Amino acid sequence: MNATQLIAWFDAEARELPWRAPGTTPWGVLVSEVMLQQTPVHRVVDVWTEWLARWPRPSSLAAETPGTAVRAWGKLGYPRRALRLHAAATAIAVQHGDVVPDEVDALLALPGIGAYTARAVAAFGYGRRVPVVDTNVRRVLARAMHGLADSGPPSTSRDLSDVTRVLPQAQAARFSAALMELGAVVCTARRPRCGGCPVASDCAWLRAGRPTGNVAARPGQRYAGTDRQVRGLLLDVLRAAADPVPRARLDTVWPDAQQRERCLGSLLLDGLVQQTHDGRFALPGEAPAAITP
DNA sequence: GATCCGTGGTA
DNA sequence: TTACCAAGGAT
Repeated sequence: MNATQLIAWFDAEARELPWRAPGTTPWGVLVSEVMLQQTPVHRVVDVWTEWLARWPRPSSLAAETPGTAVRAWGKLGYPRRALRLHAAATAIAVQHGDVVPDEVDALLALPGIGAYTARAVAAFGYGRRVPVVDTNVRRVLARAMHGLADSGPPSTSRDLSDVTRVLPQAQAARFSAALMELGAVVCTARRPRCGGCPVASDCAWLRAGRPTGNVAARPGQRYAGTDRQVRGLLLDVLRAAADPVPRARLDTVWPDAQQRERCLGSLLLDGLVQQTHDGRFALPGEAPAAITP
């Protein structure tokens, strides 16, 4: 893995994403990384821009209700991320003087910040030399280092060890960003564009003739009819509503009453939904005082 | 380690 | 059209 070559390619070819602009704060980086968890870049751009304009510091988000964060999250998906980001903002404001921590361990202690995001914030927000491992990095290294078509199951310790082996002393954070970019736009899962790859001459997989991986074994994530879909439908009603909605309104989104109740119950347990005193439902913190009949 | 947690673009 | 899957985290 030729770090100089890869970084030069990144300098010339990197996409201009708003959170990569000069002057982006560590808070901006943190927000972008949480939004990008399992979510394509093109869907994040507008929401991130809106969030950073509206809440330029952790304390400005912390001043809002959790429900406001969930509403502003829109349809990015996995709305628990919005709740946890709000909680992380609160923790940063209260416990860290409104300054995003620059150490991995402190970042890991924040809600919604795991092994990837903690290192991404330390690296991209603060320029720290820490290994950053996401799905792109794992795939690129599986091919370039190990000659395999795809990465095996994730193993935090082994993956970190692999990345540490190739991480340069200088410009480590930029190297990691370049590695991720390479996986996102060149060394993709479906149809890798090896013709345009800046490190093709170093690639074990290319050298081996691009062998195919194990075709079998993939559970496949279905969506239609799952609790995730039903939870999404329920929450969509609450996001769109200016006021708490009666249960009857929620009953219209899905025919299976038992599944509906289970999903509503899980949303309440997750703190994504709150019930008012008069029995209606709203996003958390947005339910006004009970209106007595 | 396996499972659950949204959403929508793409081949 | 169906199936895959995109900068993960928590349990």
